Amino acid sequence: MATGKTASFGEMENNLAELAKALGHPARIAILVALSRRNACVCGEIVDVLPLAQSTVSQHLKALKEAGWISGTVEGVKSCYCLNREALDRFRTLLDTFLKEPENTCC
Amino acid sequence: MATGKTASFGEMENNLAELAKALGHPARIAILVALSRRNACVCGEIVDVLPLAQSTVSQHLKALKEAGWISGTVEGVKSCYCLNREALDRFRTLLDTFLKEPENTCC
DNA sequence: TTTTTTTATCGTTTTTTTACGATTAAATTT
DNA sequence: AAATTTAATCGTAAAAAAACGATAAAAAAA
Repeated sequence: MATGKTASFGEMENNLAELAKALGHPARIAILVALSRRNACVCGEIVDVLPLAQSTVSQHLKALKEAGWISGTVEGVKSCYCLNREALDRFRTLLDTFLKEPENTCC
Repeated sequence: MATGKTASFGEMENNLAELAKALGHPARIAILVALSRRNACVCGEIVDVLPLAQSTVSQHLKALKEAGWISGTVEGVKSCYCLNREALDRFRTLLDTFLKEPENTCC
């Protein structure tokens, strides 16, 4: 997934970047927002909401899942996804920890 | 930068995705962390810290600048960058606003 | 003025991402 | 059992990102 130079950076940089990268597409944001709104698992309905082909949405779901943003369970023929709250927390914590300002700016 | 389908998504989805995308590379995270640590502008020193060619770092800086994460000022021959605190705030706000949990999960 | 330093930009190659249709596989319906 | 529905995966094409060296442009030092 990363460029082979991943090893050149720290654990934290890679973790944070990976989480952010998964967030870096409007379709994936839309999916997360949809999942966070309805407090139940949305499944193929996501496909109906997005202006993308089923296979493409499936791909985006996979990306989000691999990054840990969502988790999916199979329920019969259907597939149910939901938001991983811990991911959001972890992300926020990482952001706060590493970009915490020493309350000053220069330019 | 976006795929031409950008128009298919909402303002918010695009904004959030753009900010996140710029964060989606370990080198760019490393740059932001460096800028946030020393409470002064770091310039070409960033190049020394990263395991990348000067031109590549320059590219990453440009990406961060375009996304609004940093701003740069020219000072003589040197170029001085610093973190844009508002970007972090804006990002956090967007995240919180749109991924706010209705305190329940299903799977 | 010439040389050096510093950083941005150009041109190019390689890798990754995005997107889609087609196919597959599994569970329901009929 | 056959047909249908749901979602993942495959193959592929097109677009974007990442990386680098070379070059350019501007300021500073010699």
